[in-house]
Formats: sequence, C-alpha cells, structure tokens
Amino acid sequence: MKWGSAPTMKDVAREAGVALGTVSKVFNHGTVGEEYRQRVLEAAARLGYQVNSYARGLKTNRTYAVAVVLPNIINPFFSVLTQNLCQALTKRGYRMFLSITDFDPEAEQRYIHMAQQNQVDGIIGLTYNPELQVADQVPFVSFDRYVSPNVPCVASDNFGGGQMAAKKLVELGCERLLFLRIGSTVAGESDKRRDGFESFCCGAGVEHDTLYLCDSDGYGPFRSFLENHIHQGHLDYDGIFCCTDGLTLEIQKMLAGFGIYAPQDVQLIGFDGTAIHMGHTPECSTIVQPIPLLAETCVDILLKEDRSDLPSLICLPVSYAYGGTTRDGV
Amino acid sequence: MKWGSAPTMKDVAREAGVALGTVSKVFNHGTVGEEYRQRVLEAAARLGYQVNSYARGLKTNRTYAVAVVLPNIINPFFSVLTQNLCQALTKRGYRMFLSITDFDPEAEQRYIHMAQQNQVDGIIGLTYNPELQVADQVPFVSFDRYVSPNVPCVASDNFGGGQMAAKKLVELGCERLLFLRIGSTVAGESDKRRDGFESFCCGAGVEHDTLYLCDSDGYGPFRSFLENHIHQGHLDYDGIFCCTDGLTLEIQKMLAGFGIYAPQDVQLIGFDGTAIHMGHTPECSTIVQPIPLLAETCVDILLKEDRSDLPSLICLPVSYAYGGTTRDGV
DNA sequence: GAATTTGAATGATACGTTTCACAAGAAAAG
DNA sequence: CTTTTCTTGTGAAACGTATCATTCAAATTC
Repeated sequence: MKWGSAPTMKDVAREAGVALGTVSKVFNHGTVGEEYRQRVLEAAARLGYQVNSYARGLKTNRTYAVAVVLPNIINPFFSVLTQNLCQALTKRGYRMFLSITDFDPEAEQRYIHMAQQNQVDGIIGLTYNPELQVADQVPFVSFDRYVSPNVPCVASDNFGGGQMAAKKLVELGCERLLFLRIGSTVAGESDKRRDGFESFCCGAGVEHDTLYLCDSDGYGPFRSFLENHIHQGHLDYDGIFCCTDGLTLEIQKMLAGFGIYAPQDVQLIGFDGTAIHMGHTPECSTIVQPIPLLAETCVDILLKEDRSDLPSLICLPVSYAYGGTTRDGV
Repeated sequence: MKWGSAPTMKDVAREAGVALGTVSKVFNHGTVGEEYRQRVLEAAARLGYQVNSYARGLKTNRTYAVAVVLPNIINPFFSVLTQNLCQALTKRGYRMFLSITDFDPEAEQRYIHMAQQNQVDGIIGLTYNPELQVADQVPFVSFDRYVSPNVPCVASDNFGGGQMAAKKLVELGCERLLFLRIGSTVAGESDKRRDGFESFCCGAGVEHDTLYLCDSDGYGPFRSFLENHIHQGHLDYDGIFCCTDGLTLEIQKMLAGFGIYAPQDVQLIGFDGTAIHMGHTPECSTIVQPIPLLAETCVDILLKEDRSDLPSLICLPVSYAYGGTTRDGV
C-alpha cells in the first residue's frame, strides 16, 4: 500500500493473506467462513480500510444516493420536509444530495440533469418548470406537482383540506368566508385547496369570496382588498382560510393594524402546520400536512423495486389543529 | 451500445469515428482540433451521452461533492445556513450531501465516517461530539465548535456580539442587565456571547446577572427565575440579552404573561437575525450573524488548495438590527 | 469406500473514466 | 532538403470494486 493513498481491497487481501474476492464478499453479502471473515475484518481495521464507493458505484450502478431538488429550505414547510426526507432516506441506507433551485426553472433542469449523470439512484423534486425534461432512466417522484404521466406525484389531500377548513369555519359560526392565496404562477396540487374550499361553500350554500395572487404580486393587493372590505372598523368576512400558515400570520398582522383581531373579530385558518412538526404549538389554527408521512411516501415510491404500475397521484390525509386564531380554544 | 444502458465514451468514440482518448479530452481540458471537437460533441449529443461521474471519481479521486453535517435544519438559523452553504458550493461547482444528526453524537461520528468513505472532497460539520474522530485524509471545517488543532473553526464574532448587545442596551438606557442562555451542554464558540456580555458589563460597571441553561433543563427555570425577580409587577431587569432569537420570542411571551411588555417595560436583544436573511423584518431586536459570509468562508477554507497553514479560528463580524423589542425604533 | 453434493476461496474480467507515452504529421528553423 | 519543434490524435494501462466461472476440500449419501 502506497503511503498517503487510501488502502484498497487488494491491500486488505494481502494483509489478511486471502484472495481479493474474499475481501469483497466480506463487505457484501457473500458467504465467507468465520475464520476468514475475522481475518479480513481485522486486517481491514488495522489498515483503516474503507470501501471506495466510487469504484463500487461504477460496478454496481447503485449509489445509494438520492437527489432532492427543492425551491428553498428557508420556508419552514420545506425545511421540515427536507429533514423528514433526510431521515426517511437514512433509515433505508440512502444518502441525500440536496439542490436548491430558488424557483429558477433553468436551475431545476440543470440539477435534474446533473443528478441523472449516473450519480443518483433517484430524484425527489418539487419543481416549477412546466416543461421539465425527465429521463425515464432515473426514478423520479414529484412533490405536489404533475410532471408527466409516468412520474408519480405525492401530495397532501389539498382538496379535502380546503373543505375541512371551510367546514370548520362554518361550524365555528362563520357566515361569510374568504379564501386568500399567494404562490407560484404554475399550478400545483396545492391549488386544490381553493377547489375544496369552494366545493364546500357551494355545497353548503355559504357566502364566500376568493383572492388568488401570485408571488410577484406581493402582499399589496391583500391590503387593498381588506381595506375595501372594512366598513366602520368592521370586516365583511368573519372567517378566512389562508393557503399557508405564513400568509395567515401576515394577514393577522395586517388586520391587527386595522384594529381587527383574531379570533374575536375574525377567525383564521391556515395550512401546513409546520410548527407542530417543529415541536411547537402552532401559531395559528391550521390544516396540518402529514409531513413525515409525505416524506416516507416519497421515499417508498421512489425506491420501490417494481417500477411498473406506479400510482400517478398519491393524496395523504390532512388534519385540523387549533392554534389560537379560531374560537374553538381547548 | 447496449440498449437500456447509458452510452459510454467508447460509444461516442465509435459514433464519431475518433479515439477514446480524444473524446475524453473533449470533456476535459485537453487540446482538441476544432473539427474533431465538433464531431465528438455532435456524436455525444446524438447519443445523449453523459459523463459517468463514478468512473471519473474513481480515476481522479475528486468527486466535487461536499458533505454537510448539521444537527437539524428546522431551526431557522441552520436552514438559512444550509441554504447559503448550498449556494456557495454550487457556485464553485460542488454538490452538497446533507446529513442530519439530531444532536446524536454517534450519528455525527457515523456520518463523518460515511462521508469519508464516500470520498467527498470535504466536510463541513456542526457537531457536538467532544471526542469526534476526524481523519486528516479529508478536509474538514467545523462550524462554531473546536474539534481538533488541525480543523479550522468558522464562527461569528460571538464575543463581540455579546459586547455589542450589552453596550446597545446600556446606550438605550438600561441599568440592570440579564443574560439568558439555553443550549447544548457542549461548549462552543457561541458561548462567548456571554463572555462578551460580561466583559462589557464589568468594564462599564453595569449591574448584571446571568442564567445559563442546557437544553435538557427546558424553559421551566427561566419562568421561575423571572417570577422570582418580579416584584409588584415590576421586573428587576430593564434589559435582557438572549442567546438566540428563538429564546427572545419565548421570553417575550413569558413576560407578557406576567404583564411585562417589550420594549416599554424591558428591552430585549436576541442573537442570529435569521429573519433578515429570510427576507422578513426581524421579530426582535437582534445581533445579526453574517450567514452568507459564514457560508462562503466555510466553503472557501474547505476548498483551499493549500492545506498547510490553515487558520484555526475565523471570527466574522456581526451587526445590530432593530426589531421592535428595544426603544430605538426607527 | 466410492460417488455425489455442498460450501467456500480464488483470481481473472469488466465497469467507464483519465492519463500518458507514442506516433504522425505539419510547421518552423537551419 | 534535413532537422527540430509543436500540435494533436491514438490506444493501452490503470483506478478499486463486484461478479462469476473455477477449483478444491470437506461433508454427505449410497
């Protein structure tokens, strides 16, 4: 063994006085006699041998690495999701290779390409590029977004969550509901929150309005909208469903600026419930996404051996959690 | 080229009618005639060829991958740091392997081992295992914590930050200061916040107290401490420096429960300032860590060619940001 | 005890690159 | 016209592993 460079199997074999293949078997699933196994393990320990995973990857075409492509991890929902993905992958013996796109469609494509350069056993992506090219070569699971017919999409039951929020608000006495949304221009599963909300309202004959914004619009339009619907210190709506916990908090602050407080004057329900997954009590009443389950499911589907007959959309159940902005205090 | 398996350089060479080595040169820094280069590139495009980075890694011993080992990424400080690390690495053409230890010393050691066996080009770690074994083989940069003599440590100027906080509070009229800390039992650079705080107080002859807790203690002791120092609705301290923005918010809530409000009754300063890096205005006045710079510095030092003569500790400058919990409102 | 099966060690081969010594031709120098 | 220098294409030889067809001995069966 040359000094300075890492010891190889050949070194271990020489040190242990066995054949190369025997050493290989020890570090894989081969059957090796107990005596030989010990000899090899000792020699390996003595030399500080570690498997070279690049040589292994070259031979096996398996890398035990999965690429996770996300717009960012600053948004608590994404950071909690990432952490759960990381744990789910680790549990199965996989490592996580994280790419952050910052919502840049080109970056998304670039990362997907890079990941496919034979470096990864699969990709989990939350992408906004509507014309993303994904080679069938590498297993791909999409989060929240439809990519192409053969790419499974994992998401929360956004429709059900929207219904749940509206139903809850009505049960708590609300009579004029409002749905507020801000997000990407590219539609995803999460936009079904509105559909669920409207479906319930229409079905139950509840008065309701909707304000649907894109990130580029900023919060300004919310402010003017609310302003236009406040008369003599009184808001036209008594229940608001916001597409996100983050938005809920912003709206709460905004309304407080107008002297309108939750839950006395208006009840607010958000979506995500990440605070719960962070071990805190939620800062607002919310529809909780089952993040750990979402992560597990993504990984399960991604690593499924049988790649034929994959589901195209998996919706996972959400739940409601009280968090102070509604009048169902525990 | 066998169907179903990715095309190799050999396939490209055959397709282009050139030698294997020529193809290789095209995808590296070799000098190749313009005509040949075109032929190769076209053939590669036609075949959809992509470099197999495992074979490349095997030959070059360079993987362009860096492992990042963190306790979690749910804490906003860590998630912002991770995002910045990711960007800094990407900018230099490196990929990021992310491992989450959840503060488990064994997991830390396991991940470091794994990272080394996976032949990453370097490791950036924030670890709490006091007896962490790090092979000199792989470059290592530690965040906030001293690991061993030859492992550079990158951190904010925590001492200076502590001084700054105390100074600011005094400038804003505080006369009895309190420092509150909760964190790991393992000491790190961030514990110098207290030292800086005390240094200033002692130097300036300011009355001050300190409460130093570990995670396992929970917030209970804070509550009792504060309770014991409230007499007739009046807190003994008029300025509190909390070791973290998160703690600041907790303390603020706790005090509000006692009818004591910031900044009227007491001024609070936190540490981290992640809200700023997330594009929000901070929720509390705070000492801001220069997270982008921290990330850049970690990466710079990690990837420095000349590994001799590395600094053992790099302290980066912090700054103060107003956030509503002090009386210096803009 | 001979024949057969089983279990385990062996070592050559291939994976897809990079690299390097060489060759071949063109250009420059004498 | 010869010699030298440069440029650029070539193909063989690693890199460290997994695999597989062999081989060899021991265990089992008849």
